[in-house]
Parts: sequence; structure tokens; C-alpha cells
Amino acid sequence: MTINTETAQLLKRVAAVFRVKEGDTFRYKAYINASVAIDNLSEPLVEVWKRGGLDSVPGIGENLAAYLNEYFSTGKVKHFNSLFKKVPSGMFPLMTIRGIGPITAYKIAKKFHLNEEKTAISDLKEILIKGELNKIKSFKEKTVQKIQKALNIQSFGKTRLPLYEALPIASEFIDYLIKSKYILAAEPLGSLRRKLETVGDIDFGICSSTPKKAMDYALTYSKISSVITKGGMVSHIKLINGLEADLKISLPNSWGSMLQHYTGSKLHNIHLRTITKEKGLSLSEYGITKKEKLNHFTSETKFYQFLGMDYIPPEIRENGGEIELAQSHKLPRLIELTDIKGDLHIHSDYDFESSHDLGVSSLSEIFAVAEQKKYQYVGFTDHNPKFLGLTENQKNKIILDRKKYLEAQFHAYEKRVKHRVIKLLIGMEVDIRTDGTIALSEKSLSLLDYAIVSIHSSFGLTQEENTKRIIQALSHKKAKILGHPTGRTINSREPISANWAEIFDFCAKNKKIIEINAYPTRLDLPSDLIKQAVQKGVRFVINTDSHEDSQMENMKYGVWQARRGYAEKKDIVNTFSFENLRSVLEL
DNA sequence: GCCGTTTTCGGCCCGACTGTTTTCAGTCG
Repeated sequence: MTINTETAQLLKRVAAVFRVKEGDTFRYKAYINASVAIDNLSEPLVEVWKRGGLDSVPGIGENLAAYLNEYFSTGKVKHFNSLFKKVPSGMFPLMTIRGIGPITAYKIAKKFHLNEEKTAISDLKEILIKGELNKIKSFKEKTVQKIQKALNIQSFGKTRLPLYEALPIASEFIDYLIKSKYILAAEPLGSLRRKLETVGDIDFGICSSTPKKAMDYALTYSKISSVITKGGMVSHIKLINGLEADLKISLPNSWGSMLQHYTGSKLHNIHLRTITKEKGLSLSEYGITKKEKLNHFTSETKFYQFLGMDYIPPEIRENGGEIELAQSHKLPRLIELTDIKGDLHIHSDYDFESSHDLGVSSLSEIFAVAEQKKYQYVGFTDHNPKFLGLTENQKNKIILDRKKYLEAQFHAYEKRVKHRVIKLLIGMEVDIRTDGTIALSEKSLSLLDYAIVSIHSSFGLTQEENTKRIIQALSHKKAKILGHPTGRTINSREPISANWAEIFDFCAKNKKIIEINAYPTRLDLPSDLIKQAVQKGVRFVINTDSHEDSQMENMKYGVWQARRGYAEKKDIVNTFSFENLRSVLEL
């Protein structure tokens, strides 16, 4: 479990205690909001804490910042622990079951003395087998059945699905939906539409003039394993791969409002409604109510216009200041996939045994894809030779041979194409060693157009050590780009600890470029950090880190990530013409 | 507990769905 999931869960538990013991629904909501905000954060909260930025997280104020400070310093919060003593601990695991909230969980845990977290779920199963759950007043047959059903389909410890796994699942369902004559349009909503790095479940919006027929059609999709709830306009299902999905139907005249509503984020919508409520407006998935008249919207653009705002792209609807920017017409013009003019991090098929993780596609295969994408340049950056047994001269010869190999293929390509030639850059991805030196000699470096420097080992150094090694590595004049900066891999490796503000300041001052690595399991930098770096005037390059030609399609993931970080075309160097790029790389 | 262009008190998004209810509570997103 990541630090953010863990912290979000802690606050959710505190919220539950306020709900059941104090009856304090507002404090409950405050804790829930903070919990949601933390869960949506792409940067580990502990890193935010280290740089003193806790209160910049929406939903975290003075008090929560103090509690979290205690939590990260000592590993516990005394105030929270005294609250937890007021309830049986067994209620907390029960809350992870769909349909069981704080109140139901408390009733069950209290009645059956479920005081152990570890056994609470199995205890509940036993209670159900004995048929004793209806001993609780207000628990009739249907409630018992509902809990039984939820337990049967519960997938415990489920992790959020990476975006690249969720997207094809969603596309396949959408393809099915739009085949129906009753369905006019269908879109994935929620975190998938906002292009979050991981998604918890998938929401689908369905536009139809005949909702009942549309819903019946949708629910006959062959890959649905169970229908959890079924309503006229909303149903909740589980797909055979275990993923849960919500289906929401909208009439055509309110399609825009519905897209807006279910795209969220939750905190974006809450903030939007809070500030418009003061002007006598009430917002819902059906439209905007003003003076008791409901105004319908067929598009989101019209919806935001009615509120006096510019259209806010889904990728930044995270309650991070975008609403105020839209009100003052100062939203950034986010980078688009079509702005991209090249890819500077591709692994070639040059086979040298002393490297690792070689590419498999030839230059002509890579250039064929680049041609389709109308790229103007491609940069090859294989890993540096790593064998300890090699002398510097031997390594240098490898670099030279590789250069000749790529140039020979390039000349062959040049002869074939007459009209427009894609430019070739020969770089290398060079390790940043623990001590901050880079793993290639001056002589070898001089053979390269540029070096991407990346951390591939010793991820566990302290914040100070990592900051120092990165800045030192980037200080070399050939080191133009910091590759996959945090080293994180989604759902598997935590990012390294580093003082990013200091690194960003260094990069802005010394014109070093930070990579937004588009490889779907990396998506590195996280969007929160991109946003900070953009504010400091740092420039980025969006690279696919491709090891075969098909992976060049991953560029879109990097662009989405950049958009989530408020990056514009001018912030991304591989939107530049080749001449401007040359000047940025000092070639 | 959070938050602020009617700020340091007094509010706190909105609706669907379900179940146990004759008007509402709980959960979810």
C-alpha cells in the first residue's frame, strides 16, 4: 500500500469515528474530503510534507497539517488513537465492503463484539452462515442479502488499475455500446477521462432518448460478470476481469451536464457548486437551476460558459486552482498530441552485449512510424555499456561503432526518401552513479549529440544524497536531459526521495530539460511535480523510452501527463522545430 | 475540520438508489 493510500485510509477511519460517535457530519465530510484529495495526489504525501507543502493540498488546513506532521514524524497521531478507542476496531475492515458505510459497520462490530481488525471480515461471514445478522434491529432480510452479495463479489486488497490497462477495456465496451440504435453516444468518464495514472473503477456515460432500452442493451454486454445495482438511469456492474463500472444514462439535451458531472473530480464539482451556490445557482447532472428554472446543456463548453468560465479540460479538473483560472480567462493552453515534433528517447537495435534492455526495432522501422506521425527528428539513446571488465577504450569503441551503425542506416534511409528527411540525433542514456558522476568517459561523451542522465540504481538514498547526485550529474555540459526523474513505476516502485524544488530551480537556471517519460508503467514525472516545475519555468521533453517501434504510440500518455501538470506547448522542447531544438540542445 | 472578492464566523454540493420507512437514513460517486 502506498503512503497516500495508507494516509487516506487513516483519515477515512477518523472520519468514520466522527460520524458514528460524535454525529459530527461536517467534520466527517472535512476528513473525507482530505482523504479523497490525498488519494488523488500523484506525489507521495510524505514528500509534500518534507517540503512543507501540506497546506497547499486542498482540503488540508492548519489542524490536519499538524496531525499529519505528527504522523510523519512519529508514525502515529495521539488524537486519532484516542478517537479509535471509542469504537470496536472490527468496524474498519467492514467499511471496505461495498454498501457498508461507517454506521452499518459500527452497528455490526458493536453488536457482535468484533474488536479485531484481522478477523472482522471472516467473523462477519460466520455470522451470516449462522443466520444471525438479522439480530440487529433495522436489519431485515434484504439488508442481510445485500451484505451477503457484496461479500461474495468483494475483491479484497484490489489495487487501482493502471491507465494503460483500463483504456482498452473501456474502449471495447464503448465499441459495444455505440452499436445499439438506442445509444447516440458513449464515453468513459471519471478518472479515466481525466487521464489519471491509475483508475479505481470506470464510469461510462451513455446518451440516449430511450434510457430503459439503452440500459437493457448495456447490461447484456457479454463481459459483465454481475450486476450489482440496477436503476433506470444508473447501474453498477462488475466486469469479468474484476473491474467495477458505473453506467449512467443521460437524455441528449443534458448530455453536456452529465459529462461534466461524472467526469468530476469530486472535489472540482464540490468547489464549483460551492462558489456558484452563492450566486443562486444549483448545479447537477441535469443542468443548472437558476431562479427555479432548469437550464439544459448539450455540451460541457456551454455548461462552463453559463457560469462565466472558459472550458476546463478534464485533465486539470482536480480543484487545483483551475476554476479560478477559468473565471479570469487565464487557463493555460495545454499541450496537444499534434504539437509533438519528435521523440528523443528511443532504444535502437544496435546489439552490444555489455548493455542491457536493448531495443528490437531497426532505424528504418522507427523512422517509418516517425514518418506517419510527421515527426521532424528522432533521437536514439541506448543505455551506456555497463560491463566492469571493459576498459575505457573498449567502451569508447562500442560508442563509436554504434554511431557508425546508426549513421549507415540513416544514410540508407536518406537515399530512399526524397521529399522530407527526418533528422537523426545520436544520444545515450547514461547512468547517474551514487556519487553523482555519470557512467561514461569524456571521450565517449564527446561522440554524442546529447546525454539523458538517469538513475538506475541506489534508489534508496536520502533526499539530500539524491538531490546532490542529480544536480551534480546535470552539471556536466553534455547532460541535457534528466530521464524518468523519480524512478517510480506505477503500482510497484515508489519514487526516490529528492528536493525537487531545488532541482527544478537548478534546471530553470541552467537550461536543463526534465523528461516526462511516457512509458505507461512510468509516467514520470508525476503531474503534481510537473505543475510545480512549470511554475518555475522549467522546460520538459516528452519521450516514449521506446524499446520497439509500436511503443512510440505511448506518446499520448506523456502528453496527458503533461496536460495534468498544466504544461503548454512552449514548455515542451520536442514541440520545437529542429532548428530551435538544436539551439536548446546547444548543437 | 475547512474555507473566504458579502473572511476569522457560520456556513458546508447534489442526486440516484436501496431499504425500511409513511417522510427518511445510509451509501455511493
